[in-house]
Amino acid sequence: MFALIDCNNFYASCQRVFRPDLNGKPIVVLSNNDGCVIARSNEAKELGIPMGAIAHQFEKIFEEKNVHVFSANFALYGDMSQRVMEILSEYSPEMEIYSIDEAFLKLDGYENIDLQKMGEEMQKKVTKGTGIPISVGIAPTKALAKVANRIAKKYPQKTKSVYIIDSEKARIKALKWLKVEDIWGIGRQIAKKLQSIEIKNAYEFSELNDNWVGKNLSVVELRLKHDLQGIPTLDLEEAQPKKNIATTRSFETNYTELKQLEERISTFAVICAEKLRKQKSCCNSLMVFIISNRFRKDLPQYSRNIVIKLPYPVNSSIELSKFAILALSKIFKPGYFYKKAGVIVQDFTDENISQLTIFEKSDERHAPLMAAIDKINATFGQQKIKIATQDTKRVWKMKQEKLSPNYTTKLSDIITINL
DNA sequence: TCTGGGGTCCTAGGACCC
DNA sequence: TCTGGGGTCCTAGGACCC
Repeated sequence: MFALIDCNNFYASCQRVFRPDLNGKPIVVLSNNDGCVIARSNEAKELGIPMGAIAHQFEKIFEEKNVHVFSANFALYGDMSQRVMEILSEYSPEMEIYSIDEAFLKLDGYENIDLQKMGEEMQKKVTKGTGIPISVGIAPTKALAKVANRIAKKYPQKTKSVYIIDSEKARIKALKWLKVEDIWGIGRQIAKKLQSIEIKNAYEFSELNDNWVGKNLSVVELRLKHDLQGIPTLDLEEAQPKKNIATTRSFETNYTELKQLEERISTFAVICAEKLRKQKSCCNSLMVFIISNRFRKDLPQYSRNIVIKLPYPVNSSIELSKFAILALSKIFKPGYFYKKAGVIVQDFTDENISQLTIFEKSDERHAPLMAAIDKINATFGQQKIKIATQDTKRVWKMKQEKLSPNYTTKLSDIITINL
């Protein structure tokens, strides 16, 4: 059996842990730049605030209904996630952390265990240890565990937030309940295709002919179909080093000058280089893109990206920044209002593999320098040491007007308890 | 004025090989 | 009039996820 554990309204719940006065009250969490809603508490959902709601359009509702608004605080969410995962890992040696707020557990040899009880215990332990509420779905395959989890989340009272699919009858009932567009792995496009041939729920999808699915959809959907039939097809996946690393941001205002973009691109490249060093990779190729403000229909639009092959594997911030700025210079055009840019590194090699490049090599002095910078930044805070193409005066990165304290990762932000 | 960010996998088609 | 067959590798774009 597989269990899928999913934190309820994770970002909103993280905020609430340290603000118990907000229990039962509507909370929303905004994206970077306080742009749109990316998480909602149940109370906020009930007010009809949709996912992705544009913040400024909902300002009035936030005020009228006393919605508590938070800027995204990913340092807090990342740390809370680790705490949740650590508790969950006690329940099985085989765990896949699927996302910041979800994990699959493989339950082999649990035949004589009362899974309902175990799920409820899991929940108590996570709530006691972190304050985060979770839902648990248990079933013979990953895709079915996803379905079970959805039922647990939808009917918390009836299921005590734990739902188990352990019989053919339960499987069919669950699949008939699940709309085709809500199946894990079926997105908008494929849902449309399926609806056009009168497939309305997950059960009807699971009963489709294998050939038809393989031919008209793809092997991805075919695997999913088998998994939903109860034939274990998707297994736990081991954590792999990343194959791409991206750092992209919208700007708080429109940029028009090359200099401004150079500073941003340089900073993005530095962050990519840090992430590369963290997983001990070098990149051999890099992409830079710039996009004008596509929401301003009244302004001329321009967007372009460029991929450049690097002459040797790179994970030095200085070198990556240099190449990224070079790439930018090839695509920048004056006269446009730029709103977003990014750096994506790809085509990785292990940093320890010595290269066969004879003519060009990374500057050997950079590795110890980068190690020193990483150490200093780890001790004294992110971006304490910058390179000169970054804006050394810039301390803020974006609009974050409602940022909560970093309760768990910053000594000065730890809460005080008055006894 | 104001609209997020970071990933993975698969497929089709082109270039190239014998 | 008539123009093979079978591969591999790479990439861009599309689909999906959170």
